[in-house]
Amino acid sequence: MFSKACEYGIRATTYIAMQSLKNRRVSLKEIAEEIDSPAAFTAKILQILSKNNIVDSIKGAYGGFEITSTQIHTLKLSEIVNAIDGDTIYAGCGLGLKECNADKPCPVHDKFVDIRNDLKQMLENTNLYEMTTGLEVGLTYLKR
Amino acid sequence: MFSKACEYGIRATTYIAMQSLKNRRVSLKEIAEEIDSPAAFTAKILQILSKNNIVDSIKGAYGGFEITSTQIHTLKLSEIVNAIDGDTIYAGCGLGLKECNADKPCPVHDKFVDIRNDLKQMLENTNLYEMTTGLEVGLTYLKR
DNA sequence: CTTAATTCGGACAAATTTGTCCTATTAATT
DNA sequence: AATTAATAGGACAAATTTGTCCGAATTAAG
Repeated sequence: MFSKACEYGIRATTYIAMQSLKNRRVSLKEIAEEIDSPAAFTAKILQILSKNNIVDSIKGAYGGFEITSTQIHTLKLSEIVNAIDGDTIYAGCGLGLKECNADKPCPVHDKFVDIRNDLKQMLENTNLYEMTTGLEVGLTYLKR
Repeated sequence: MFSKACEYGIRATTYIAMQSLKNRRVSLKEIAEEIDSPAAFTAKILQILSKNNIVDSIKGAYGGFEITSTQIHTLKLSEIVNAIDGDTIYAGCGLGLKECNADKPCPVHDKFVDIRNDLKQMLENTNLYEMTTGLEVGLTYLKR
């Protein structure tokens, strides 16, 4: 569904958000350990997220990554996905046609529209804060 | 959502089905032209589909691909997808965790379960015949 | 029997995604 | 100012997916 990069990106962002809520800035090393992802690859993804103003990065000693409280409450899952994978998951044709729309649809166009709209709604209705709530109390997990 | 191989596979199967309904056996060359896909790559995918008894292949001169009328009416889209991409689209965790279930869920597990169930239902409730009906009359398309 | 048309299957090639490594840059501490 | 801990970014490497090529096998027709 999502690329590996996107999966790591969502998990990393969620972990950073959880720690930011406790006013803890976290390092790449810690993030990679806590979400069980390859560190150098995760660094690349965090660069993308940083450039898209999804996470804040602070260079130098005692630097790391953090997310403002405002962002945690307003950022939607869709924005993270979009920054990394783009909008193919919403926009693209299920059968890979370049031009597929209500006017010239592929044989499963209508059925895919429904599914993708549901997915889109879900991603747009899910915010970061919501994703952190279960983590702290051990109801949800970011690795294994 | 699906791999390129799967997209070509679905389009190829749908085209073969439409022609089989008119008792026309079709060659790889024709299929690739009509669904606008790379021929040699499509051949590999048709081999997979043939081994999974989704299409029938006939070797030699005047050979080609066809699908029995019974199969056209009973084959579900899910079976085509499963033969090529496996069940990751149903089974896998949205965030890439190996163990993600109701007991130890990722932060978006419940929301993904709903989406994936809808997708699964859709793929299982769509049969090949249904996918061919619009094609013949120019209501739906398999290329561009 | 020969020829032509076709799928099958293996090896290879290109493109993309995933992942690593190293140096440069930045900033806090001493 | 020097040291140290961290991110940034470029180059490279590995793995996977996508795509190509060619000879072998098969089968119908002449």
